[in-house]
Amino acid sequence: MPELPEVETVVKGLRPLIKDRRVTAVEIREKNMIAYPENNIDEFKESLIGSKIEAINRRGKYIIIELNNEKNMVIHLRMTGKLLVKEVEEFRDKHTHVIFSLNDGQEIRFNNIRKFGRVYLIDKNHPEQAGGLSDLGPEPLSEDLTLTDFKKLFKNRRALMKSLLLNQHFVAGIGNIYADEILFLSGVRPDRTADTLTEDEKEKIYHNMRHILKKGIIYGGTSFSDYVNAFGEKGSFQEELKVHQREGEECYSCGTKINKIKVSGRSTYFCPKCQK
DNA sequence: GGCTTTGTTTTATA
DNA sequence: GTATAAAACAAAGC
Repeated sequence: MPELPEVETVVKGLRPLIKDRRVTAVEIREKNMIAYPENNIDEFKESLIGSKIEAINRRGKYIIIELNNEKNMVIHLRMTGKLLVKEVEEFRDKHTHVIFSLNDGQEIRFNNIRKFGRVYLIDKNHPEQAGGLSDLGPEPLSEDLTLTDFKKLFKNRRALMKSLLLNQHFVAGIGNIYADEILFLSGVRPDRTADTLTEDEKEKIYHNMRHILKKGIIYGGTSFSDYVNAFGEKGSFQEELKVHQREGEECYSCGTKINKIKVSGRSTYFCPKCQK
């Protein structure tokens, strides 16, 4: 599932392929994919067609494509979304729901097996038009987020640690896979409440969060089933996971069998011996 | 055809 | 107002 490292990998792949290209046509096969402007497909198309793509960036799990007009196109992949750049003549599979034609004979395809992904075409100065984009927590990999800043985020927090890491208001971009891995590396049980963490444990979470997200990017993200980058290639971080999706297998550190529980309704994996 | 899946949004509650 | 948990929702695949 696309989390920060996967979205970052998509953005990095997309950037050289589509920057400075112009959009020549937009085909919307599944209207529900367009979340903003609501019920106004014509306005969506009109703002896009003829515009030039100036920049491609990421904020949390959102992809932000800046156009040379007053609009940004914002895309969220949710569970099974893919953004692929293909030549026009290449085979389009049945889950291709929105197609952006470019002036170089290629097209950007928004592909969604489960149709959970969303596209927003918003005013540059109105991020709130793109769902939760406007009130995300800090970027976990930002140079600006120091250990001191991170510790301050714990003020008044008492949620379960797994829930807190998944909360996009706390920090932006962490999902189910990386939350489990960060907590394992930090030796903290996912069902510990945030107000019981020691200063040392907060520091471990800070460093492991940054370490594991960077490592995920280096490996091109985690591909269990659907995730691929802009070229359609899988990542390899699934081979590096220490606890996620390893129920019943032996912990690499102590040999204890990895447990699977539900936290906040999400599948959660941890080592009952290594994590306190 | 019920269950599972995740990320986000909504609703209820302390 | 703020934080949180629970529920709802999206829809396909098995």
